[in-house]
Amino acid sequence: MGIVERKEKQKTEIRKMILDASMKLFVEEGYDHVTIRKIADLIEYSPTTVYLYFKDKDEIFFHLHEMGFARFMELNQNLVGITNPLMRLYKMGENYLYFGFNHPEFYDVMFIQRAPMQALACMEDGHWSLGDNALGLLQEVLQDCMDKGLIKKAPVEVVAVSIWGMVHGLVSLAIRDRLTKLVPKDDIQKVMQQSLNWLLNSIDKNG
Amino acid sequence: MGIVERKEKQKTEIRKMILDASMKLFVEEGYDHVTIRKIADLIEYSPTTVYLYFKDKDEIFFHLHEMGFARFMELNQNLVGITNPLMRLYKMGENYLYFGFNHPEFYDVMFIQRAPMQALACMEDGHWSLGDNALGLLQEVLQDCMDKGLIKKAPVEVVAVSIWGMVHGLVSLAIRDRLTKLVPKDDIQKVMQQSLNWLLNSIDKNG
DNA sequence: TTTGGTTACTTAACACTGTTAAGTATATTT
DNA sequence: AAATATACTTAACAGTGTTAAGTAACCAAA
Repeated sequence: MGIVERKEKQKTEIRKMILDASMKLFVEEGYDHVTIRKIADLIEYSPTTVYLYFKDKDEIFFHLHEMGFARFMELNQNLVGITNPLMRLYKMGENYLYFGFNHPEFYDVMFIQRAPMQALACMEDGHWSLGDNALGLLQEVLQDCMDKGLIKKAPVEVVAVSIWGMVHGLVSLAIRDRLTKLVPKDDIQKVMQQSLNWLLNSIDKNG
Repeated sequence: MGIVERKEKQKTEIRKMILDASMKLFVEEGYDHVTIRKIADLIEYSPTTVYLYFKDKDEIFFHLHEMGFARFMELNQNLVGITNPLMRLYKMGENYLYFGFNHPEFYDVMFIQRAPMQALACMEDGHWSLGDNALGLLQEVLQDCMDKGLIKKAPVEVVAVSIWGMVHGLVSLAIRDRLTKLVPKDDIQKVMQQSLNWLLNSIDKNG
């Protein structure tokens, strides 16, 4: 079945071309400028061809959302070697704030835009594994902190959601321009850092 | 100048009609369904007439955003009489979570959508007084808590942004469907409440 | 009272958007 | 060689925000 294989390969190649083009538009021009027609122009096919490879635009955004998570995971490589769970927790928070503030478009599609979640809802296994795994990592490190008596004991799910809530809140307020009027733009990253410090200090047993 | 006055009055009347129509569409059909043509249909004028009263669509969303703040202020009437600053702080958080979760469309335009802020940026006094005042109230109550030795001392701006960040983070994760896969929908409000409890307990001196 | 100009509004269009029905070649199979 | 399946395109639908140009109605001065 060499012919069938070659055809399959071609199909995934065009799929890749579409995603690459979407990505290019996304990082260079932003979310709003990713349009089916522009994607089609870039890959030199007609707009309708895109629909032969993806159900709709939301499905493309779902893949951009996945690529965002991949980038975030890359950044988190700097966690290896940090064995102290409290240090690790701190670095995780720092990474999150850094990523969100410096890659606002990716952050947007990962945690704010509705499109990727709508695509997910239309899928067979509608499970948000990426977000789920990320939260799982946070819960692990928190459990570790509690086990070693570094932070006050509390239900991990609650603490995890609270901390995630805070860092997400800070990033999303920042990138949707709700802080720029209150905090000079150059200070925002500093303020977010201070917030993280304050929170982790508040729960530190030896704080 | 009776004529001029009457004309002015008519002008503000049509402005009000436009905003009322926008509001109706907004609450009944949601953000995406507020279109210039639908507004025009409702007030029985042509679409272009809308542009004689508002610069663009963003400016209309800015007013919807303002109306959202007005509703939120109404809800906060239940704060009068709560003199204990820690109780007050708790109730403020509870109100915020309640409002966000039960009026997701308003919350969206107040704290997530870019449109109102873009309109604000194009205005003479580009100051976000509504958000500013709201944060001011939070800072006041926090200062009060610190003065009375109810919570650990820390820079109020930092603590205020942190708490706002957390409640905003929880609400926006919830209404943009990032929690629905992790937490059963009926439990989300409970989890948010628990997060708030956890945070305020963590900073409570007598906790 | 007639002319001229302002004001309020509309028509028609531009340049887009996501999406789909129907048509056309090309390639594969019978 | 004829029939079928594959891959792609053309043309269109139904919408979007926005603007240039045109039209009636009203108001003030000649």
